[in-house]
Amino acid sequence: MIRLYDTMTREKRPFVPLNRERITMYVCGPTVYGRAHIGNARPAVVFDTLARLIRHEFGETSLVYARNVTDVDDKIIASAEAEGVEPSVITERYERFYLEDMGALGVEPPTIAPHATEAIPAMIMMIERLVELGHAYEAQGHVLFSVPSDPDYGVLSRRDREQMIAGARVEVAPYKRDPADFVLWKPSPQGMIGWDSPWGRGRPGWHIECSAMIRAHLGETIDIHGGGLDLIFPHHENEIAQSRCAHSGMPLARFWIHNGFVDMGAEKMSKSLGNIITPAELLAQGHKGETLRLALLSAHYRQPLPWTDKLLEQSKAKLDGLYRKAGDAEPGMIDPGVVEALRDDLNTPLALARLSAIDDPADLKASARLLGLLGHSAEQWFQGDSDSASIEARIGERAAAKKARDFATADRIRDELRSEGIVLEDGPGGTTWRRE
RNA sequence: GGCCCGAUGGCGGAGUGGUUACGCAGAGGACUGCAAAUCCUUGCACGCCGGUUCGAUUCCGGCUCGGGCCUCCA
Repeated sequence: MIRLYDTMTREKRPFVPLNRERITMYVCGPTVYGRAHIGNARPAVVFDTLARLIRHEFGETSLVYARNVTDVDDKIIASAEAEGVEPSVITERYERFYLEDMGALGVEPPTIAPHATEAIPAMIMMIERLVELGHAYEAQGHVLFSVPSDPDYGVLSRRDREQMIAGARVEVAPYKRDPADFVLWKPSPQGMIGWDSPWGRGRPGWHIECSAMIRAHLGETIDIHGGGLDLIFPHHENEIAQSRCAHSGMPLARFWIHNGFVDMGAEKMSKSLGNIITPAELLAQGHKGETLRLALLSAHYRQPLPWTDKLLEQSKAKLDGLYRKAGDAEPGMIDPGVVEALRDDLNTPLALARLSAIDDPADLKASARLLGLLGHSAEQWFQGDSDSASIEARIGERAAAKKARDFATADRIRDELRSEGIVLEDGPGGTTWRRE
């Protein structure tokens, strides 16, 4: 029995899917206008791990996991204009980078990756329905969702309209009937990306994309909706309003799961604060993707995760130890303690602790794979793409020197290799080596 | 101002009404020509003030500090 913390009810509840042969999970994916940073990688890794757990519990084919790609957006348009290219050039480039970066972190591709630009008819259909039902209205080429038309608006973020208005720090567009109303469709001038619609040529607002894609690919009510904490308001609140109003009050999601932030110093890592670090940079510095994954799983997913060099060192050291123990064993049995930890609201730190207690190399490997770890051979992990022939030749020279008890020469060779990042280990069966 | 979250040893980080995980780093020992790796041993913590309780790090209240959201955001 998996238990998950639901942001809607603010409590941990048993996860019982609507249909255990077709469990549906939707996670807000990237807006592809820039390289993903570590903070963006956290939900990808967290929900990848949740997907692995669900498949372990309910069967390989039980889960339909959708992670969208937002490929129409004002920031994309701005980037495209800045580079003098079509938006698709930007979106294709950064989607490719995203998949590469997440792949390096051991994130498996989701079951489906719906693109906003491919779901425009579904969005138009949903907006039309909302207009018909009086939940949306057209104004100066825009279509806006009428927040006062939804008495339940605010349930997820627990704020009422008074509060929202009191705290509103946005300038209210003159065509809005209510300050809280948000855009479903906005006009696109000639020359800008756009689609024909009943309200003229335009493009969708951000929130409607997810509602329409969920409806089109997964249905009216899904089991799990995930994303970062900062999406609770307004994004997920707006999704809920749109979908519920368009679907006769059917709830959009049965579990709302939100991951905490990756922090730099005391603040969250974010592009607008300019304190980001990307997997691509870390990989280029020689860190391994698996180290980054372990680092991201080292705190519970709802807790903030401080990102430091020390965290990376510790993660690397821990992985070295796990690879040493697992060796080249074929995966055996998954340890029940690891599964039990994950079933408890995806308690990855506890699962990692249980992993350390597994003595059998085969079981360690199988259990680690549930977390997306230890997917390489020990040789790949420790030696990578090194020039092994030359290294082994020098180890041979050192062995000869050792045999002649010429320790000065032997140590010189060892020090030389050491300065190249190669560490030697003399064991009963001879000398082995690894990249530091 | 409103809503929400957090505070655990040198670092990371679970968890629990009563002997407080685990990892990394450190110290000592074994092993080694010396190392590395490994094994053994080991030191180190629950923000502050009240309350409930036989007993609170754990429950309740207040406080302090930190963070997040309040229509760019994972």
